[in-house]
Amino acid sequence: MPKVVDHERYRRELLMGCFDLFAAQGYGTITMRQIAKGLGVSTGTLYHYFPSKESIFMQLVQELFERDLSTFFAQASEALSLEERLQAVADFALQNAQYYYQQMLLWVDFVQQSREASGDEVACLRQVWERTHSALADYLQLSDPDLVDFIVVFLDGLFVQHIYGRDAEDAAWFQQQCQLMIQMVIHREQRAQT
Amino acid sequence: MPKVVDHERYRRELLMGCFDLFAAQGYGTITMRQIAKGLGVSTGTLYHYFPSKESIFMQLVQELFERDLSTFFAQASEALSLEERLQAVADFALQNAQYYYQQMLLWVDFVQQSREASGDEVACLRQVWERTHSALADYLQLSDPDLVDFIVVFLDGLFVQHIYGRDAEDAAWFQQQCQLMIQMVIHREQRAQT
Amino acid sequence: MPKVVDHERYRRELLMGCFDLFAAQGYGTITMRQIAKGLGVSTGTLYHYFPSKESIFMQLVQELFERDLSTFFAQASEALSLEERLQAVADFALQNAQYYYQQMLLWVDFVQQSREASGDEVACLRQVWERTHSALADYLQLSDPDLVDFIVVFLDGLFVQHIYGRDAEDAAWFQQQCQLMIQMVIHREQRAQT
Amino acid sequence: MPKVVDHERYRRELLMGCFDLFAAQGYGTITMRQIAKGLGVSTGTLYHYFPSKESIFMQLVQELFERDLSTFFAQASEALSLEERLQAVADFALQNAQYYYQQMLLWVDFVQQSREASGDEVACLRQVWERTHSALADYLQLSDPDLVDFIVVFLDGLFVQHIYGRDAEDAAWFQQQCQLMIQMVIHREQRAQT
DNA sequence: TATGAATGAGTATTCATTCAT
DNA sequence: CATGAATGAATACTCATTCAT
Repeated sequence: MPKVVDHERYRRELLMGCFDLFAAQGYGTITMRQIAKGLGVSTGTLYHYFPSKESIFMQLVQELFERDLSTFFAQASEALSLEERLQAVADFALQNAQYYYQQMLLWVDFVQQSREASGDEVACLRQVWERTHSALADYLQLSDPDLVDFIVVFLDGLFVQHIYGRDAEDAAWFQQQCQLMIQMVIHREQRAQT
Repeated sequence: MPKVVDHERYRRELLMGCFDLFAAQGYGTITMRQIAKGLGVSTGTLYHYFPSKESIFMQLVQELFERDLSTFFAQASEALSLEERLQAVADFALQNAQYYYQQMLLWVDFVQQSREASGDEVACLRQVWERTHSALADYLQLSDPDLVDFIVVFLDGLFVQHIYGRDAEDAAWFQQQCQLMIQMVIHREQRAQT
Repeated sequence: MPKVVDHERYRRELLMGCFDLFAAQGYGTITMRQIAKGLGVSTGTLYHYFPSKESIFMQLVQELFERDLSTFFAQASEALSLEERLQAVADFALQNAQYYYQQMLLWVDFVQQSREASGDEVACLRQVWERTHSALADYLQLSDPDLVDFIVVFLDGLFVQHIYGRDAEDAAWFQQQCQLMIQMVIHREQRAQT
Repeated sequence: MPKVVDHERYRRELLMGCFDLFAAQGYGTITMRQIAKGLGVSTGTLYHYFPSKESIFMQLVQELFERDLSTFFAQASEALSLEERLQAVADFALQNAQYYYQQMLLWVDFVQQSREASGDEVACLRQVWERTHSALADYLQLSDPDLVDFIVVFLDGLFVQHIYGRDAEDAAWFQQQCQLMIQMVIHREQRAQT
């Protein structure tokens, strides 16, 4: 029994160590050898804990989502106005912009590489999307669920700008866009409630 | 007298033939052999017309952008209200949704694969982004340039939803999201003008 | 516990196995697949032990030089007259004529193929040249270092005759030329000492 | 008939233009396209005048030999002492050192690349060797034919030093070695005549 | 549990040569 | 005569995965 715990604990440790490696290289271009080296283990060990590269990535997606959700709710207080709650979401996104646009690119990369695979890959990402929608809906308390989707779409659109070379240095632009979104959502919500 | 082939014309023909191939396989996973076979030529011939896989892609990006721009302006009339113009943009995006989300995925894939290359790759995509912004600004005649960016960000966000398995079948959802965006932009613009 | 293989020992074994393969085909024309097949391993294994074709060759040059030096000193006794020592050098060269002209051709081939590379290639061969000069100077105890260079130049000239089709069958001619060289060097040395 | 003369004239012109190209790139690494481009013609034209890369090289070897022989005899006067004649040979070699070591490397390269070919390649080079020996014997008027061989071997040895990075800048060293050779040959010849 | 040696099909790209025009 | 488009087998090198120890 204790052995099992250790195994599980170590597996998670390795898993979390993978994000930076994937982020630095991309899902498609990093090799299992590079991952193993980056983690300080042999390829054999890596395969002892994970059945494949794909599997590492899918487990990582889940694990990170759980962690991010906790982090967000830990820092976001609930007793606020809608505007403040929207601002909290935007701030969280902007604080972790670098991280999230790496994640977005990684996900697209992963989908492209897994093209002819079983479909589990898409299911895995879709599930995260839906849980995000649902968590966000709970937190924001908007009357229109489409508005929640709209926010998620907007944030995805924001992160993907990284491919045009927009990075952490364009913070002001990101801020500006977020303000636009917030004001639009608020106006929309007000209209819906009258 | 050389073998009679209009080099430039044939190059373009091959180039356009590449899009479906890239779209079907992804930039990273398709091989030059597959491209050549798909075009019905030998790898040697492919390299006679293009110096590298990367070059094919970058030329394709430019070429498609020119074509799409012409297509859009050919079908969009200008003597309309803001709402109608926004609707025209949304309609164009939705009509070509399948095409554009393939394009978006392809671009991310390309950026991920070219990670440690010269930066020309990002420059190439960035240029298209800026020309898109500029064309859209001219067409929509919005008073706030940030609003144009917002629209582009939103559309990018929309196309990238493909990674969660949203495809042509979710047309209604895409419509809904576009309506939201249009109404928000209109309200925003009205406020700016008073 | 890893698979039990003495990495270093096996690397050397493979390395020495390469000489005959290179000699039989030339550096430029032999392929990594042919080398691997000739050694009885896969290309993957070959690359597990050596980073590149160039690296195999450069390591081989060093390794062979060490071996040849030991072999020579093992068979050459030192308590002799100058003539006997010169004869020992000539005998060694002639006994291994086949081997040395293969080596000379291989070296030229290698330099030609590496033309626009880093210069490490030439440095590698140059180093062997200088260590040869130095070992020969120690052994022969000639008063004029230029005379040592002269001998090395002559031997290089001799080995390169292979390109005109002179091979092991022309042993008498090689002998004759060596005798000439020996007599000339002796006369020269005698003159220098008076 | 005049057409034939033009054809032949043009062929030679192209041929002579090839040396620098081969010298700059090596026989094995230069491509037919590069040769064609360097000559300012198309590959088709190149193949119109020469059946193959190998053929270009073999024709070039012959042509250059004829030219070099004429050049040498044009500049070397005959009514001199043995020492002066030897000096004339050495001067010629040293003046054209760059050219000759490129040639030597090219020949070796050629032999290595043509390994499994018909043997005509070696025959072609061997023939040049013999004609060189014969021309040199005539000019120098040495009593011992082996001494002529010795000189040619020495010069070949000298030129091949290029692979160790010795180039035009080591002129003094080349001079020194030539002086050694000259003195040795003279002494040898004097002894033979008494 | 952990290692790293071994595999071999697969990658982008090259090149001597041919041949229709 | 001259062109350059076309070929496709061949090149060095890579990589996810397996498995003996």
